[in-house]
Amino acid sequence: MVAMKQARHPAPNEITLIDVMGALNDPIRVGLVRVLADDREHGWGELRAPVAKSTLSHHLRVLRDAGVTRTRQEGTRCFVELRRDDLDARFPGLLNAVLGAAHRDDVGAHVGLADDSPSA
Amino acid sequence: MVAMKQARHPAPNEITLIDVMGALNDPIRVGLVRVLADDREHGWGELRAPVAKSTLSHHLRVLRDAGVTRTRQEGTRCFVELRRDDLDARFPGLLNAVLGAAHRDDVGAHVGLADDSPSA
DNA sequence: CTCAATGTTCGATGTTCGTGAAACATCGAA
DNA sequence: TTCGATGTTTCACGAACATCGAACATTGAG
Repeated sequence: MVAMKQARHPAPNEITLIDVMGALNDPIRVGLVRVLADDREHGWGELRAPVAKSTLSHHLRVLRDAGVTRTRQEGTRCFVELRRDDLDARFPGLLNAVLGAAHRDDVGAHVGLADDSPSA
Repeated sequence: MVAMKQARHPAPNEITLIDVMGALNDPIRVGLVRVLADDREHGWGELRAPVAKSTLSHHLRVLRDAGVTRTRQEGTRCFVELRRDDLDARFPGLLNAVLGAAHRDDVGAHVGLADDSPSA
């Protein structure tokens, strides 16, 4: 369902290092984080990843459960954004270090935004 | 064998972000990294972790294969140390961010050094 | 109401991972 | 050489994970 009762996001202090490391231990999820690094909210539909719909849904769920992203529903559509502030507050420097490293190695390069995306 | 022909460590530029994230995606391995964060070489024997010998050997292998640590053999004993310089050069800030986060949450607290360790 | 769009959840499948016991290899000492 | 200490490797097993297709639920439009 596009609208579960309410996806539960971990509180800032419930975010654990191991969970974050686990969430960022997959090229596709790192790619998603890179896309979200513009600190803007993006709709599912804009996201382009070389996996099935259900798999993408799964990855987005892992990121959300780990506290890396926040999900919002509007009607039948969902939007994601990076929880940069919460992550920075809890693990200073971690997100930037990962983003920098991911950029250098071009991790998750196959993940991106649709051509007609408002951010493209 | 205490002395394999020569453990192959990845070259600095062969270290990948995903491998490092994967290596640091386990409390015991994070604990080991914390112990090694004093930038000194430690013998296997000093290491205390709540796992079997073979499991510890496995974890140290994962860390080595990921390029996080370096292993050296002297006679029948092995020594490990953090590859801090290589990691910092390749992924600036990542190691420090992880160490800081691990310290805050006390990740890998059950890993330590023997009481009679020269560093204890 | 009926349809189409958008995600989620549910198997099912194959892979990777953490773990320990046991067997093995190497080195140093007696 | 025989023994003990120190690690490594192999094997087996259960758990966790990535992936996909199909069925399902919810919402918005016609």
